[in-house]
Amino acid sequence: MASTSLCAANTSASQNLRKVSGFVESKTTQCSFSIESILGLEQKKDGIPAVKPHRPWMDACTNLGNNPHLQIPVVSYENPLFHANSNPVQEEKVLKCEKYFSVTERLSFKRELSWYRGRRPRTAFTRNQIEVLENVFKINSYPGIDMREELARKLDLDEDRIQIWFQNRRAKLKRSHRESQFLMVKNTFTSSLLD
Amino acid sequence: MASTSLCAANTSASQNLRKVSGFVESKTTQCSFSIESILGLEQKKDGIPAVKPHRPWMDACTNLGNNPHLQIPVVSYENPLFHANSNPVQEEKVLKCEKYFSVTERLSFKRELSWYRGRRPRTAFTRNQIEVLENVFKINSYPGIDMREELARKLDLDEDRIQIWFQNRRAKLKRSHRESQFLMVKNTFTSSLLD
DNA sequence: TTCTAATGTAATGAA
DNA sequence: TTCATTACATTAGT
Repeated sequence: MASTSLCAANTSASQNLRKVSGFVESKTTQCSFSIESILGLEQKKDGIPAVKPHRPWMDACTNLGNNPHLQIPVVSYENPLFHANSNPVQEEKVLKCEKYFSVTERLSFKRELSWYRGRRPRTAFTRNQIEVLENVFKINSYPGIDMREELARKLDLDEDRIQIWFQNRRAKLKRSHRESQFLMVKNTFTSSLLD
Repeated sequence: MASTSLCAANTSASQNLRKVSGFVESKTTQCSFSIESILGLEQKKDGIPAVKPHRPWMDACTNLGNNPHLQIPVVSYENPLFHANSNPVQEEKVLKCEKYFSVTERLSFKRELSWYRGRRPRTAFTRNQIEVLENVFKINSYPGIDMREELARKLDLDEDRIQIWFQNRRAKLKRSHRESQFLMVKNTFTSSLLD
């Protein structure tokens, strides 16, 4: 496929575009599968998060805004779903959509959109940073703010990154505990069956 | 495949365990260690990832471990065969193996190897499964747990496989967005050069 | 080779 | 804070 090979050749450039908000293709809704029954089950979440998240790492975009070649392209979302509450003119279309899409679904579309726009670029820790963090974790898996700050200074990272790292690390430890416990229980169970 | 069905059997139990709170790690509440002292013991003595990966489909080993026919062969990684795709130097030896082993044999050998190395055997979705998943994806690319479970039931797949499929499918969609956007930007750029 | 299933983990938001 | 879920980067099977 032509576009594919072009893409492969342009990978590194494409990487640079990663932070640029993508646009969303119009999705055709025809479906031979009887999904209605499945979609009917999805009545879980409600409420729209009204608070704008804090995204300091996106400031760069607003700073270099005057160079047309560096500007983030303004994306037109042809799909009416994506105007959910930003464009009053499209509101009618959105209402029509309710026939076809549940609140949850439209919410998830919106969530997708916001993710396209505003997720923090994934931090890639260096081997040394990981090593230090792991060593600290062995001794104290709940470092207080002072130690986090100190680690941040020494490792040249945001304190926020440190905090998130410890959160994820604790989750990982806990997961592994749960799993070994699960295996233990299961093995006990099965071996008791063999008696 | 045997391992697949076994895994499916374990899924629901694993799901239930997911919500059970694991046991609490011992928290060293106050830390008398300075970072220096912690950093000081940075003599990479361990290097061993203490956390076990999550491999429910490998439970068969622990359960059926006493059946010699089902036991995992203890593989010595010194065997050049086991470096087949990771070590290009050994590639030649592998090619020589063609005289002695049929394609099928080497295939199952490879499968066994990857299984032993701890990676889940790659799931081959049927055409029908893909079709249904694609149809659902068109309407909702973020199916909640209920829909995933229902899909899993209807398609006779693990719920985990469904989730992973949607993750990968979203990544694919996003990638294609990035690529077409890149092309757009590039075209804009080059045509602006022609002015 | 390309495509994509699987993995590990950083990031996010709800509870 | 935990927890579930997500995106993202990467590995590896077909």
